[in-house]
Amino acid sequence: MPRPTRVKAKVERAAVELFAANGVDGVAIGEIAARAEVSQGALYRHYASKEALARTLFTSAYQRIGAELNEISGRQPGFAARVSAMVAHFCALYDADPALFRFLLLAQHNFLPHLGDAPDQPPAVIAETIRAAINAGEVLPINPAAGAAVVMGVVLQTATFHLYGRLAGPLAPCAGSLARAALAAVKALGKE
Amino acid sequence: MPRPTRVKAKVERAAVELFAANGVDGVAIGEIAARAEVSQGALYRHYASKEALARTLFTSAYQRIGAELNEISGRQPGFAARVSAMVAHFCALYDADPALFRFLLLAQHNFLPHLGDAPDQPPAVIAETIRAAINAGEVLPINPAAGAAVVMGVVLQTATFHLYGRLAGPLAPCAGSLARAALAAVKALGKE
Amino acid sequence: MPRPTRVKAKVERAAVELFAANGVDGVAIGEIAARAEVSQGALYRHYASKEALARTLFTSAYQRIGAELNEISGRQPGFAARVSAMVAHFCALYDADPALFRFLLLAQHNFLPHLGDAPDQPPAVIAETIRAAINAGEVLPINPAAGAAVVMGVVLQTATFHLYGRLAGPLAPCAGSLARAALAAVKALGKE
Amino acid sequence: MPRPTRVKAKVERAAVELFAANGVDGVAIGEIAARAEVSQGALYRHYASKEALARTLFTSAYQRIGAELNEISGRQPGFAARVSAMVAHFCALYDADPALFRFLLLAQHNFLPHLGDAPDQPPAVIAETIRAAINAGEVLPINPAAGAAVVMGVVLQTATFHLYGRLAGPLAPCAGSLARAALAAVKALGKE
DNA sequence: AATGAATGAGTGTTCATTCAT
DNA sequence: GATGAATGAACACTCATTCAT
Repeated sequence: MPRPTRVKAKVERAAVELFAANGVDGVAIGEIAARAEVSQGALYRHYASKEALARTLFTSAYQRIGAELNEISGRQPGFAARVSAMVAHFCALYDADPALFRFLLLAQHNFLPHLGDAPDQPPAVIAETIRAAINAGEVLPINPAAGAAVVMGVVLQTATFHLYGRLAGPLAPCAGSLARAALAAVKALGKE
Repeated sequence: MPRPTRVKAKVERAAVELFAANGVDGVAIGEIAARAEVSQGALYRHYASKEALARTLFTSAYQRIGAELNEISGRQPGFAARVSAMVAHFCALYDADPALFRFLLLAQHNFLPHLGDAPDQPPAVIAETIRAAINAGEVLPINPAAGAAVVMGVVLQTATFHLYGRLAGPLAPCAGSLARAALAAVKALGKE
Repeated sequence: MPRPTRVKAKVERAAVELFAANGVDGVAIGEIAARAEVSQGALYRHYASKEALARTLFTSAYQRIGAELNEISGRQPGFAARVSAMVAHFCALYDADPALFRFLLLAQHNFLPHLGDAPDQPPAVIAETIRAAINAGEVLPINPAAGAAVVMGVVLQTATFHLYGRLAGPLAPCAGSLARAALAAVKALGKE
Repeated sequence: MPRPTRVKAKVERAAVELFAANGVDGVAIGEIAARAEVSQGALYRHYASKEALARTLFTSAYQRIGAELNEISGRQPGFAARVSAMVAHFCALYDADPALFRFLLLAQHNFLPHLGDAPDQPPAVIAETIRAAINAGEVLPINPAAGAAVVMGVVLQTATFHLYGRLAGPLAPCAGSLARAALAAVKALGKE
């Protein structure tokens, strides 16, 4: 079935770009169909509703990133290397597809409230990495979720500044400093 | 003008709460009017459109916070104290009005792209604080905007985790650790 | 409030005529609005949905007719007079507003299944009249509902034949024969 | 042609049941195809459109019943026997296939207006029986169509009451009383 | 100045029908 | 002949905005 695949892929690409540019509510289903060169009706063969399309896009990207982080983190020897690799991955993702990144940042407020907790979500993966580091004595005891928040905050807010023009150039070259910043922030959280 | 003020205040409160809960596009003007106990028509005497209402709410809160940060930062002697005070202020704002905070976090993607740069915006205020610290030799030379990003990231992502259930309890007690984390992150940015 | 009344009245007239001519599903909300010289949106101030409009039209006419039959029947001295008066009323209703009659005949299949039993519905009113006649010894003991069915059948099927061209001319002149037929049918039901 | 026949039979059965339950407009072609275990496309090989399917179902059942009534009526010696046999046939049809009966009752309003007059339609068959009885002096002179209306009304409204819960149990046992009622009604029509 | 009914353009969604495979 | 994905027109319904009262 070569067609359906192309349809889904084209729709998803069009939807991510338009959602990123205008927000989920700012995009009409007809615009997505037009950009994907597909009829409106065809879209409903693959997604039950516009909301389901957006949710699927969000959730699958969110969990795919979580899985990638998990795999990347697992490949590294110690906490510093793990954080560095994960931060670098975020930077690479942003550079490769800023539209998807912006979509994830804005759509999180629609979908995170209704998304149950799962171990393959980025925050959980990072928190788990921190938990392991605490157990290994590499990090002082802290709430792993709080640690995950500062790691993600360092990189996501940097991406946000980039999106809205406060920073320029690709993110990958900054991956090293961001990793150091994230690492230092996590370690500082537990002091005193 | 005692009346209009009360009307505006009630409308703004209602709008912030509803926007925070449902997103700007998820709220009908009639719902705001109903919650504010005002007629729909009256609302248009104060705001030209729903979008203007949302933008006004966002922009005024955004710039008010910037001004507060500026004042707070200016009162503190050194860089560490300044960052601590600003982080503590963010925490206090979140605890005092999580709805407003959530509104700002989600509406930034609507309004930041069309908001010019101004020195009274939080990123600019924090960047300016960092610039001063660099000049004073308290921080290694870095891009001040990048430093502002990690400071804001530490606190805003923590607030986001709180909003979506990954962290619990008020933020104020965490202000100290968050400040240390933010400070450490900024200092680490410039290493190497 | 002179306006809303006019709006509702105009909408109801337009809806009955269009529904009678094309069936409920054969009429677009815009056609009703256009014929009523009202905007589509205004229609939704008075009826929650197209289905609610149709149901309201059906139910209110159905129960109004039931109430009229009840009043008319109560005014007559004996069973024969009561049936005659009710049959004559049906004929008068048909002649006065064939569109409403056709609407009721076709829409009954949509709404009767979901309409609870109530004493002010035509079948119940006629059945009650028959029950009283049985108690008074004017009619042999039969199931009152079965009696109501033949009375209504005589007149409604005659109306149906009229609607679809098998009978012509006003129904009122036939009221006498129809009443005799209905009466004879009810009495024959109980024989043997 | 063993296959097409089976396909048509399955489609017709599915369509009658769904149309009876939800009305013609309340059923999607895909639902019929699914229930008949046939593809949507295959359906269009046998019927030009959904409307053509519904019309075919209606018209063929309507005329088949007319033909059956004609045959049944012709076999009986006098008017009373003929009416009794026809009424009994209606009752048997209802008991055998209430879904088809309901479909005919509701779909008549769609299709009778566009169905030309033909001698094999139930009203024409019954009217012809009445005309013969008038000629034989068994019934006073009346409009045969008016007589057919009361005969059909007695039985169809009884079936309608049954469909919507006002009467219970099979109709066949009532065939005798219904026939007496129909006969009495026809005779009474001509009195005075 | 306030009200809230009216407007009407815009939206998501459905579904009868077609047609490439 | 059969399939079911694709089409696209049509629809019910919403809602920001206006304006007569």
